[in-house]
Amino acid sequence: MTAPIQVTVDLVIFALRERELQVLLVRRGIAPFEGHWALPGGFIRDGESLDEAARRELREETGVSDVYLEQLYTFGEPGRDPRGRVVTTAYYALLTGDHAPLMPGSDAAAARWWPARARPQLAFDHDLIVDYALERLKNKLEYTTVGFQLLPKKFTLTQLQRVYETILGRELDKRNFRRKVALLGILKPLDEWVREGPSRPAQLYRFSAKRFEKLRDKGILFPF
Amino acid sequence: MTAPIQVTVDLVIFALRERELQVLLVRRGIAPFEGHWALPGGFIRDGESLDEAARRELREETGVSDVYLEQLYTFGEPGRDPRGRVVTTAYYALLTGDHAPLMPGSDAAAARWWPARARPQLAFDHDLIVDYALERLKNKLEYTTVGFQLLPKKFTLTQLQRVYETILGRELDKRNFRRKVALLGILKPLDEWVREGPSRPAQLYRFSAKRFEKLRDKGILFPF
DNA sequence: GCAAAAGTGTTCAGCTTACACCCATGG
DNA sequence: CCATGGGTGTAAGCTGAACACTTTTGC
Repeated sequence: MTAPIQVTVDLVIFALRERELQVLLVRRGIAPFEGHWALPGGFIRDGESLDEAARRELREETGVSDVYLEQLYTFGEPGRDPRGRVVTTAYYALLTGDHAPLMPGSDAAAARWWPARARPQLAFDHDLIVDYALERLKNKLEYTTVGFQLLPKKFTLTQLQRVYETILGRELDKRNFRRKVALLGILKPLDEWVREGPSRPAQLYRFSAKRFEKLRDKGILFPF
Repeated sequence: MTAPIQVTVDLVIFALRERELQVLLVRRGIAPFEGHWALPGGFIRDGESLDEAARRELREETGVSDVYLEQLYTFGEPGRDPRGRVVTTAYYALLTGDHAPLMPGSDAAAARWWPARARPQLAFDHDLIVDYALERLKNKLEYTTVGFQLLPKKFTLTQLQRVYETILGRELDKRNFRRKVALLGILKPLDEWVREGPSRPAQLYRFSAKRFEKLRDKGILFPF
């Protein structure tokens, strides 16, 4: 009636790289789905919560640990793993900018970044999981500050706008975007400027979490 | 490293009864937490998906099966069940009106409805789960039509407003509420009237799912 | 001086909110 | 005729969307 079930966590690790949303995939070395790309993940260990297991896998795969991580959904179709009954709780993580995304200790052939929407076909039901994560990310962008989790501590307003445009999949009006961000008052302008292209330098800002907490309690949204 | 883990589903079954939001609880007959109230739930069976297990438990507990049911979250803290390692995927269900909520085959001492917010202290981490479900329900009310799932097929506008007021925990303006519902155009007025109290009869309406699908694709929300 | 991205205001339409009275019914 | 809930409109303020030009810089 209740044969043993194995529980894993799988990770959808997102980062904004090369101006697009990318996801970290690993190439499977063994059957089933040998040679296919899949989400990083693994079994829960004794005495480990699901969150802890997810954070451990994240650290093993990327070397980072202090990043945004959220439980996504639990997938438990009986046939999803040909080896037997495996229920997986999927998490998604947001890595910050082009910098952190390195994976020390793993060779480039076994793990690499792929464009989140233009990725190879994945093993198991992992395509379903990534699509689910993309949808969640899109929705969360509108009523939380997850967007800031994809940027380094200091960023320009154009970079912030690009996060929103990339994930929402549509262009936003620069003036409206800036006015709304300014109105929220959750950004602190810094006395620093950077130049990305052959043009006028852009001012750097940083996110003020304290201001945001107050707003969130009042139910203020981010309708970009 | 990976001792066997047991997987259960637990159900937060909501219904609007006696003008308040209630939740179905069962009294535990055995240790641990003997005599305490807890969420209905049970182990996944062979060849059964999580959704199927949840729907089976729901049917076993209430006799109904064709109702709103959604995965909530998966709880997997190592110490959450004193008997061993048990990971549970929680679901919440919305039963429709005061009618369906009967539980044939189970005696009243072992299962009953409680006010969702004024309930006894629950076994395991079930208080956490119910709180989580209440929060989810509140949020979903604002951008989906879950609210309609708590009403019978035919309902009055006052009943609909009461759903929103009960779950949101605040009063709404009758005229504004009605104007907004009318504007959405997702309700079909019927040629039927009912009287609940000693007053003028109220017109019955039914929800038009087709109209709603169109609106949802355009991203129209329910900002009541 | 030119290419490239940064930065900046105003107007209009639509939506949200606040607010009070008459109506139909059964007892 | 009274108690109870059903039903209806308007005005003011706010928010969201559309829209174009000047500035700074390196080459």
